[in-house]
Amino acid sequence: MGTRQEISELPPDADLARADSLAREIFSDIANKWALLIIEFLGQRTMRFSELRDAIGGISHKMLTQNLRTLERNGLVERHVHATVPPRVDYTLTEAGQALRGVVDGMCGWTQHHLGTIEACRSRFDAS
Amino acid sequence: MGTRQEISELPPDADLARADSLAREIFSDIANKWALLIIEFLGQRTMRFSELRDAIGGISHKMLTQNLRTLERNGLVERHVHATVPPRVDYTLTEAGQALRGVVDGMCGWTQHHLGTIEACRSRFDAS
DNA sequence: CGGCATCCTTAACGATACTG
DNA sequence: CAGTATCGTTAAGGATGCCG
Repeated sequence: MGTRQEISELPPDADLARADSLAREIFSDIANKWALLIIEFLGQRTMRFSELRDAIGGISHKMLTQNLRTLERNGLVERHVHATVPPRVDYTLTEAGQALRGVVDGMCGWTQHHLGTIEACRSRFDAS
Repeated sequence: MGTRQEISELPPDADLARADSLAREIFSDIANKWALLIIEFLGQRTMRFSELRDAIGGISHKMLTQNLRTLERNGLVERHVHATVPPRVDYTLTEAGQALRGVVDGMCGWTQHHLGTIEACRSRFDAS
């Protein structure tokens, strides 16, 4: 038989593969424009749906709900519904969301810091 | 006249708006699954096209070239063509790319660290 | 081997309208 | 106000083939 079964305490290949595909799945969920912008803006403070929509700008109603659901499913965002009329829904980052926020801040900072360089690179690239 | 012209040293609204839309554009270029995975794998070492393709896994020929061109245009990746036969093309992260790599590492680390929590959140969410 | 172009399929997205 | 559903459009993405 294969040598791998000898150390039964370690997860078998099947489990490693599953964890890997899960990691990829999660990575795909968060590594997209809208999800990261939501994280970034919600990181500043709790916001209701329409506030967030206006803060981000350029995101459609549908995209916002859709991405918020995905983030909620992954435990990055908490949804609080107030039983008022008109209804009010607040969104907050969870602890995990806040942790990710640090990373997203880094991305935004990187973008700001390299704006000029990138613009120059683009001009050079587009010229040729 | 408007009050804004009085302080001519500061960039006018038009310039701020342009810088903002440029930042958004760049953010969209890098805030996507494939671009970030390329950054992550190229961060480990210089690779040729096919190596990178195999390392990432699940990315099509077309997506890889397309994203590499975008990254090259933004000055994150350098493309080195060797005049050999068969041809060989190496890709390397630039300084700016390496800087971004730190951020992407953070994202990958975050994903690994929260794998369990997220899986639990998903089960709970999907149950309801 | 790597790049580009083409076609085709699918999924993302926006707009609209209706419900609680 | 926020959410869901539907429809139509557009763009992303995969497969193939040909060129350097």
